[in-house]
Amino acid sequence: MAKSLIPFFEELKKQYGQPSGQWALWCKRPKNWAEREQVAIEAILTQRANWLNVQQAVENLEKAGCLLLRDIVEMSPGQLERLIRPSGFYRQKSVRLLTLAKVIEKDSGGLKRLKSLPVGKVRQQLLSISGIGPETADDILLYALDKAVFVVDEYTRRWAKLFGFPGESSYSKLQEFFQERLPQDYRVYQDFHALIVIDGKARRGKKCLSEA
DNA sequence: CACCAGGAATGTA
DNA sequence: TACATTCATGGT
Repeated sequence: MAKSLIPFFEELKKQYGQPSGQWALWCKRPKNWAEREQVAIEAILTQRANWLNVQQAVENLEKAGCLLLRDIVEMSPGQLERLIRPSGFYRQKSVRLLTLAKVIEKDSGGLKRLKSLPVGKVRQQLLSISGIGPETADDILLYALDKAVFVVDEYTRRWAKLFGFPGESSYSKLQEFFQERLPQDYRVYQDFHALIVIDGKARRGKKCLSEA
C-alpha cells in the first residue's frame, strides 16, 4: 500500500474538529432511515449549488412534509419544482429527484434493502439514472448508505494536486488515489472528504494562504 | 453588476 | 478523449 494519508486526516481533524454545520447530518453516525433519505435528496439538490440555497429548498420540503422518498414519488414535477426552486436547476433536479425516489422506493424496495446489496451493483443502478453521475452516486453510497466509497469533487481534486498527486485526474484514478492510501472505513472517508471541503473553503475565503 | 457554488448531459472535433 | 454549452437560484 502506498503512503498513508491518515496523518493528513488527523491534522485536518485536529484543526477543524468533527465536521459540523452543513456536514453534521452527512457525517452523523449512526443515521436513521429518514436521515439517510434526506442525505440522498440533498445529494441531488447540492449539485452545483450553494449550500444555503440547498438548505432553503430542504426547509421547503420539510414544511410541506415531503422529506421522505415515499412522499416525493407521489408528487407532480411542478409541485416539486416549486419547493426546490431555491437550489437552482430546479426543473432538472425535480425530474432527478422523482426518478431517484421511484427507483429506490418502487424498483429497489427501499433504501434499507439497497444498503444490503453489493456496492458495485448499487453504484451501477444509481449511475443508470439520468442526472446522477459519479459524484452524486458516491455521495449517496458513502453518506446515505455508509459504503466505503471515496467521493471525488473539485475540492478533492485540488487537494490531491496540492498534496502530491500528479495530474492525470480521471474520476476513478483520483478515487483510487485516496482509497489506496486509507483504511477501508466509511467513517474515515466521510470525515476526511468533509474536512477537505471545509479546509478548501477556509483557504478560499482567505484568498489562498500558505498551508499547515 | 459579475462571478460563483459538493454536477451532469449533450454536442462537437 | 477533451472541451464548450446549458441548466437557474441566491450569496458575496
